[in-house]
Amino acid sequence: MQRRIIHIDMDAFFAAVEEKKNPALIGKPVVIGGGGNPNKRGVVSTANYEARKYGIHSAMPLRTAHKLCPHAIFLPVDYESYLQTSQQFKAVLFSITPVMENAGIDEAFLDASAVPETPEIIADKIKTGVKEKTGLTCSIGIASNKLLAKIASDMRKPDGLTILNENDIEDKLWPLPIRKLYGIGPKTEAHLKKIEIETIGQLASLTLENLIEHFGNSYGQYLYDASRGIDDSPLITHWEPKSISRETTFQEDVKNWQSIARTLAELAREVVADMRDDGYSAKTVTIKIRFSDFQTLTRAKTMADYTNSEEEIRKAAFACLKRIELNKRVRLIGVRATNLAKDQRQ
DNA sequence: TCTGGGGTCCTACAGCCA
DNA sequence: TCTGTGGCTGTAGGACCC
Repeated sequence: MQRRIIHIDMDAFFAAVEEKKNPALIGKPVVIGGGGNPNKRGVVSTANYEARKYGIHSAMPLRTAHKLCPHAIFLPVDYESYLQTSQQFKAVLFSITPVMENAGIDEAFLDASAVPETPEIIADKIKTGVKEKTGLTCSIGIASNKLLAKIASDMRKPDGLTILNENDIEDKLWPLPIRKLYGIGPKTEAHLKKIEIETIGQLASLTLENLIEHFGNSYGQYLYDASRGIDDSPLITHWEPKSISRETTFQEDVKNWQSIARTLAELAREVVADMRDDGYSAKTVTIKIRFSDFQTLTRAKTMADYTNSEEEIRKAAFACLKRIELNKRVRLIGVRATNLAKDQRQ
């Protein structure tokens, strides 16, 4: 049976929440990221549409954004308030149908196959409800699967609605650049461009054998299906974490072992606090070190038993640290707990 | 000169064991 | 007893997502 999947994406979410908190920001370029200081290390989380006119976009270093638009307003990420607004927005979606997948703080999928109204009426209900509860706008994509619904929601922004049907694949999917396909990042884009594949349609012209040759079995098959708009993946309505981690980038690269050790101990403490808050123990601890030249190493240690003891996690992290030669300045350090088990509690 | 933080999934390889 | 094979687990790294 044909499914009806809806993807909802909040427009410039972090910036929109900030503008709602402080309407004086409306109409001015606003950039949210890091600690809100454009002279320090950090990247752009969200830029509002005014700031985007200057070429500022997500993941851009704050210092670069500052150069592009020195008079932009730079704000720190206020995760708590975005989370609050996110919960209001998700509650509206949940009232349409409980078959909902969270896809980050500012987006979600709904499976509305069993909802009797037309797609247009459902979309209108969502937009009106979200506007009422949060004061914000969202863009909506509707299609027969998650892959197409997500591409659709990106086609008209902000405050858009796009419905993609099976027979729109050739006209609307195939002319798009490959980068618009979920799962194609900068590396795969570069690889495909080298073999003169620039659009999703051109990607769809490659044989399965050809794609597997270039990208391996699993990813080759994925690209073959995705370029044809095929996606049978179900909505994930319940989710358990597979890892809990903390990492930090130093404001300036460090050589001093003591400050690296102090930071590692602090990160281990934070990871344990998060594990305990969420009721998990872990069996494997992995540390990550990134040097000033961006070389990144990981070292892992699996313990005999599951634990949420701060001492044991810290000891495992330090055992990993011992195995790395610190002969360059360190830019970033991180601690990750994996191999998780839910604690038995009543 | 610049490149965050918190995640997931995949691949390749090595060691162990039946 | 030796050799080969295949599954499983742990480790390391890479690509991608929001």
